[in-house]
Amino acid sequence: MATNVFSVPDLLEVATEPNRRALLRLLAEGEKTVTELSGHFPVSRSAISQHLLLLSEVGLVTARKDGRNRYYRLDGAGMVRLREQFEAFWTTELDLLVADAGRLGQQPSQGNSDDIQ
Amino acid sequence: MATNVFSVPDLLEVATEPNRRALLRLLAEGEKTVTELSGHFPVSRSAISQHLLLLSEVGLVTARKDGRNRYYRLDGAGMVRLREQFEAFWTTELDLLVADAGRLGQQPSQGNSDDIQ
DNA sequence: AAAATACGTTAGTCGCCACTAACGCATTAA
DNA sequence: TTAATGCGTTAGTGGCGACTAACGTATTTT
Repeated sequence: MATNVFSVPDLLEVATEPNRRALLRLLAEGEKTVTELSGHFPVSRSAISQHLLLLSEVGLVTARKDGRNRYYRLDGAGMVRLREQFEAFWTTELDLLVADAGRLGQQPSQGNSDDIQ
Repeated sequence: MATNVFSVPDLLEVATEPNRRALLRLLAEGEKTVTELSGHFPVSRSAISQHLLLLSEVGLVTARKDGRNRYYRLDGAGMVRLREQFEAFWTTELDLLVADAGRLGQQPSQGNSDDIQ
């Protein structure tokens, strides 16, 4: 990977993995325990726990301990940073490109047609 | 990965890898050859070629052959689908959550503070 | 109290993904 | 034409990431 030791964690990469993406959406409803969350997935509690650990390492979620449960919830600040990273990727050029494609249902730039594959 | 054989390719996952993300942004400027593109990266031409192949498999780019060059460019329709996948993830709840965090610089829901780790 | 149950994390495995190395092919140079 | 150069892709490898299995700990039950 390109996530080197001392580089800023790539929130987009972390957040994009399908299970983690689903976790974030579930946590948008409010804080939940590992077991509650893992009920929504085909994989084990352990797998979910590790996804949550990773999400917490990059600051997208935080945890609160209560009895023998661990309640996870979104970290607003981290989610803002995630949004910013996405906006930084989706620049004006890409917006224009998508807008064009939406209007024309076609390639944006020069309409060459001798494509291969 | 979770990209199984007969499932719809996960555009977000494919597009999020840092090198591929950069490739898409470079291609937003217009079509380019593999060698041109790989000049912007520390990795080999081969690596870039494979990233481009993957991007074309999921429909985010297309290729045009000219002489011994291969010109890659963005596929507008695919980029629209990418945008849609992102919007589908970033639902209203997350938007509200981020808005709250932006205003308060804090957690959106109940302000519990006995966090751990 | 001990035993049983439930919660979450750590230990260890396997497969895949990104990468370099080796290659085929096209074009140019001699 | 043959050799040399440049383009892009395939072959093969290493490491990391997602997963299950085993574990430690906390709580309940008897």
